[in-house]
Order: sequence, then structure tokens, then C-alpha cells
Amino acid sequence: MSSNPSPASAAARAVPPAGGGSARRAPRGSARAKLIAAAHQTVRRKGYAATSVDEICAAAGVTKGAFFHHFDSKDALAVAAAEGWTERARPMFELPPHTRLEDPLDRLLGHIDFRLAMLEGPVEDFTCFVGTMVQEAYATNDAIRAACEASINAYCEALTPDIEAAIARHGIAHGVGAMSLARHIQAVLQGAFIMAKTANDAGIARDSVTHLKRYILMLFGRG
Amino acid sequence: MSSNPSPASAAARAVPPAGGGSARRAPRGSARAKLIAAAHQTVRRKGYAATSVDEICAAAGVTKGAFFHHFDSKDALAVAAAEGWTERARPMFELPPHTRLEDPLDRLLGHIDFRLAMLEGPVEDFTCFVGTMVQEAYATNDAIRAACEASINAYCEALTPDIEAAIARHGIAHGVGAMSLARHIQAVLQGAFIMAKTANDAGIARDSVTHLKRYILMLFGRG
DNA sequence: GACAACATACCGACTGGTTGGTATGTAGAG
DNA sequence: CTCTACATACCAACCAGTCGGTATGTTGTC
Repeated sequence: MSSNPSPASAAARAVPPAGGGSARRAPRGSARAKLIAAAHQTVRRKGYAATSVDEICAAAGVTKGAFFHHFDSKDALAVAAAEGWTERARPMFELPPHTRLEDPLDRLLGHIDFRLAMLEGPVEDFTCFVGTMVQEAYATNDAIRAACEASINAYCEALTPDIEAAIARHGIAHGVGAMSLARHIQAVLQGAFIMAKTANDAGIARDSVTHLKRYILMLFGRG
Repeated sequence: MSSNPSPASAAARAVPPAGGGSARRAPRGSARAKLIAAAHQTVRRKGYAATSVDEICAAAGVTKGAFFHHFDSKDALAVAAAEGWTERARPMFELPPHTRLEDPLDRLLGHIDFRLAMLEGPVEDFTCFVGTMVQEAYATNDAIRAACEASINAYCEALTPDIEAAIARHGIAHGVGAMSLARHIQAVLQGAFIMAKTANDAGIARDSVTHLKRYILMLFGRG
């Protein structure tokens, strides 16, 4: 999933390879994608304001000229990176084996298990780029805030069909709505990320998502 | 709580007043507390890195001299402000009427209702200072991270006795532990804050905390 | 209780380094 | 040749932190 090429790999290519003689540089047109990927990585680690343009350029293995060729400003990159984050999350809903399950509730629970399994390793590798960034931008930059909102909404909307189908098939306690539950799932994940950052450890996040799974099971009468 | 005199007031007072009447300045020794309160306010709005020392000073109505008299660095203020946040949250567990209820489960549910009622008005007024700050510091400043962790832990530990007593009296489904549930409550709150920031609206946060309350009721067989 | 000696609280101009952003140059594709 | 995609050099604004100084206590001595 993470589609994280080693950050150094691009920069390493700047070193002329032995053969051929010509110093092959990164293919033209790749700078934009590398800058967005670098922003995802760096902002998740340090936050948005603490991440400088130079730092993103260094992580992407390009120069400032390339940065400001592709983006009008740092804030413009932030918006583009939020949109890029939505793309990057899309495979989560298509690839894994559990998406083929027949029962929509099993697909939903499979997704939760999938998210649970993601909570491994360094905190900065599984946390949410838009969730991190919106905290710094919600009151000061509405374009970034809206881009983050769109990404979060896309996640919730991707989750909703299965939840709706599960409700139709199994019923749900207390008239809980599909979109409301999808948003709660997202909220618990975001909260779990913060707890993981607090302890600098993923375990505490898994614990919360396990509570979430139990809640969903109970709602659908499988508790 | 906010104790925010007009930011300009102190500077204005530097001009000698005409009459012999006393130009009353802020009482000596108040600068530290005002700086911490200003940090709480400003960081919750803009994040930690985007908040400058000058800005905090202006909001507190003191000068940089006062700032660096009380704190060795901006990061040192962050640590002190995290500790101050714990103090500021303490009354939540002592004051409200629900803390007098006889049944510990009612006290716990009363606390959730209390948190729910807090989710009103501007987002920056009910979100969590340490939850915001830890996102920017967890990987880059361990002193700040640890201070935030301590504050979060203090919250969870304040919640735990009632949960334990509620488990003892009513039993709980699936052998859920008191500390684990307390941490999940905190996680859902933090996640709800992020969702509120995303939409710049408190309603979405209330929805998630309502899910949380339902989960707790179900765990204790009151669903 | 008066006064010297000292300590604490606070002020605001200044500095060196960093930041986002710009102006200009160049190389490869078509 | 031209245009896009980058690179390099540079700048003004801003930032955290410093420093010399003042104002307001506090303490010990007689």
C-alpha cells in the first residue's frame, strides 16, 4: 500500500551510474509526484508549519525551482497533497482480499481488520496526512481545510455503501445511520493516531480500533 | 478562565499617565500564567510551529523579555503549557453535579454527557491543547511529547476509578479493562476534535461522542 | 523603621539564521 | 526553434533567542 519508495532512491540517482557515461537524471515530469510524496512523508512526521519547502525539496530530490514551477506556494502544495492523499488511499477499498466477501458486514469488518493490521511499525508510517494537516490549517487556511475535508469525506463515502448494505441485510441497533457510522470509524482512527503519537507507539492505537470493532459487532447484533 | 486583558493594554501603560493617578499595570508575577494561557489559546487555533513567540507575547500582553525570563525557550513553554493544561482540566472531574451521583456508571455517563455539552461554539474553544501539540512534536521533541503524554495519562487515570467501580458493580462485556476503556474514551474525543476541525463545526464531533456513549451503554448491558 | 544590598520581574532593540518566494539561466523533448 | 521542466542564485520578511537596562519587591542590619 504505502507506495513509499525509499526517500533516498531518487536522490541517489543523481549520482552518475557506472555505465553509459551519461548522468541519467530522474525522468522529466516526475518532480510533482515526488514533491507530493515527500510532503506526505515529512508533514506526517513534523507537521505542516514545521516542514520547510527546502526540506520537502530535499526529501523529493529536486530543487526549489521545480517546486515553484509546479506549485504557486507552499499552501498550494498542501492542497494538491491532500488531493493526492485521497488517491493514495483509494486502493484500500479495492485491493485487499476482503473486498470480495459476499456479506457487506464481513467486508466492513474486513476493512476494520485491515486498518488494524496497518497499525504497525513507526507511527509516522501509518498516520493520516490530512488529519495531521487540518489541525494546523482549519482556522487559518480554508482552502487547505476544505481539501482535507474532501479527503476525509471521500473515505467516509467509500465506506458507506457496505455499511448501508450491511444495515439492509442485518439491521442495526438504535437506528444508527450509515454515514454517521462511517464518520465515527474515521474519528476513532484519527483519535487512535493521536494516541499513538502521544505514546510514540502503535499498540495503544490498536487497542482503540479493537474497541471500535467490538462496537460495530454489537451494533449489528454479533456482539 | 481566559483572563485575557486587551493585548495592547500593557504596552499602552508604558506611556506615563498624565495625572498623579496610578497607572495600574498587571500584577507582578502574572506574566507566566498569562503566557501559558495565551499559548493554550493560540496553539489550539494555529498549531505550535505556526505560533511565534512574539504572537504569544502579544496575546498575553507581555514582552519577549518577560517570556525569556520565565522560559528558557519556546519548547520549554510548550512543556510548561502541557503541564498547565492538566491543571486546567482537573476541575472537569470535581466540579460538575454529576460527580456526586451514587452509581459510578452514572458518574461515567455523566462525564460523557458533560464532554458532549462542551462541544459547542468555535472549534478552537473546545479542542485539546496537548492533542494538537503532540502531533507536531511526537517525532521531533521528546520532552514535549512526554509532557503531552503525561497530560493525556492524567486524564485517563482520573477516569479510571469510576470505570473500575462501574465494572465491579455492573460487570462489563468481553472483559474490557478500565484503563483500556478510559484510553478509548480519550481517543474518541481526540478523533472527534479532528473531525470538528475538518468541517470547522462541532456537530460532527457530537455525533461521534454519541456513538461512544452508546458503546459504553452496550458494554455495561444498558444498550 | 530606614536604608543598603540584593533578587526577581519585566522591557524592547537587536542579531544571526531560516523561510517562503522570485528572477534568471539551461537542458532536453518535439 | 520553442516550450516545458527543471536548476541556481538571490532576497526581504520573519523567527527564536540575546542583552543591557529599569522597575519593583525582599531581606538583613542597625
